[in-house]
Amino acid sequence: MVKPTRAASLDRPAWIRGAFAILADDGFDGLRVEVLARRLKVTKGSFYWHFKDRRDLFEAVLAEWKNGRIEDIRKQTAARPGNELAALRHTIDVYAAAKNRKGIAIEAAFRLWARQDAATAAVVEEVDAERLACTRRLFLELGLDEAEAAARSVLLYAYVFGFSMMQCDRFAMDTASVKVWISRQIATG
Amino acid sequence: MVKPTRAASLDRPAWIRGAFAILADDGFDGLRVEVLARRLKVTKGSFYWHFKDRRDLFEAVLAEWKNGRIEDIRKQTAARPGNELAALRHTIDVYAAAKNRKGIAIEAAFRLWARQDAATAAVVEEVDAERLACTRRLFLELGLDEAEAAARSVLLYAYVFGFSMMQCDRFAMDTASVKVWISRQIATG
DNA sequence: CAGAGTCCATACGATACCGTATGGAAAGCT
DNA sequence: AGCTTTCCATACGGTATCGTATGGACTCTG
Repeated sequence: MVKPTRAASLDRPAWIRGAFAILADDGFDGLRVEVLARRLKVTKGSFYWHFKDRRDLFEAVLAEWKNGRIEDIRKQTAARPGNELAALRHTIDVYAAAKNRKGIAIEAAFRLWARQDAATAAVVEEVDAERLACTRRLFLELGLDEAEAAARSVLLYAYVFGFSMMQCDRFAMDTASVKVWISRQIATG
Repeated sequence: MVKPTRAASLDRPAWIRGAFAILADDGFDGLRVEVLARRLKVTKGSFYWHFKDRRDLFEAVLAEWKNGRIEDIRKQTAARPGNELAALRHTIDVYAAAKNRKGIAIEAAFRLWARQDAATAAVVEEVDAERLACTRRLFLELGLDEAEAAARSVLLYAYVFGFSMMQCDRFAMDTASVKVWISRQIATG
């Protein structure tokens, strides 16, 4: 077995990172082997050395996304006992932030792709279930009963997801105070 | 000027209807001139008679979507004085229903496309603004102040949008009662 | 019926992409 | 040094799609 030590060589993670960049900009439609190769300043001869085919890249990207999203929601919802309410509001703030435009596009792209691909649909379901479970746990630890904890976690997730997909620049309102009002409506002290 | 009266001929509306069907199934990626022509049992020679190019079809589809969505939200939120609360809950029920899977895919497809096309982004903004304005009006007529009416309308829209994008089959919960709880949380009597 | 207008089929060149085959340069191993 | 492995470039055949050019069938009109 030989250890690859060459410095400038592209490995699978590098290709996957490039794939995410394209995914965010152009969606799955733009995620093409030759386009990605051009972006990485190599030819597709390199791609087919690291990946069996385009599908192989898709599956790697999907797995990476799944792990990243699950890790992220667990980190964001981590709370020491007694800090559950603050953790909930922190989670709402982070996920409803307008800053992660790229993440939003990727979310939408995966969900559209999931309509045509069962494996992708399964991963999306898994990520959604984990996100709901994480926030529901916080609500339960706040003392809410099962039904209300489930309902609030669904509302929280649907809100942050839906808000990020909205284009409400034209809607006259004080966005900051609206966000605060909603956050308190979902996570009540 | 000659009136076209031929029965079996395809007109622009027929092409646009076909385009929506493909859009719902395969997204913008699948909306190809030749694919659409095959679906309509003609060749693309017909397409290029009715449309200048693919972009022309896109713009027609976009305009049709805009008009349809604005008409729909106005119809769903219509309420005689005194019935505003019922109208709000009706709106939530309708838009959070799982039945319109096709509509959801089209919504997501337009929003992804809007990231790359300014004209599409403008239309999406317009539709979102109209939807928010319709529900805000109902909240205002219920007697809420401007700030709360704006906040509740944003929460309402984000919720129904986000919920429709979620894949929460794996999340153990009583979906029906969760929906009822959320509906009452957003539209309080 | 003759001409004009409508709607569509066919054929074409051009582009973009997929996946494979093959060769070559650079580095490690013996 | 000679051999092997790693990583990538180049070239190729095949497919899908775009937009255009052209002709033909059909319908309406005068």
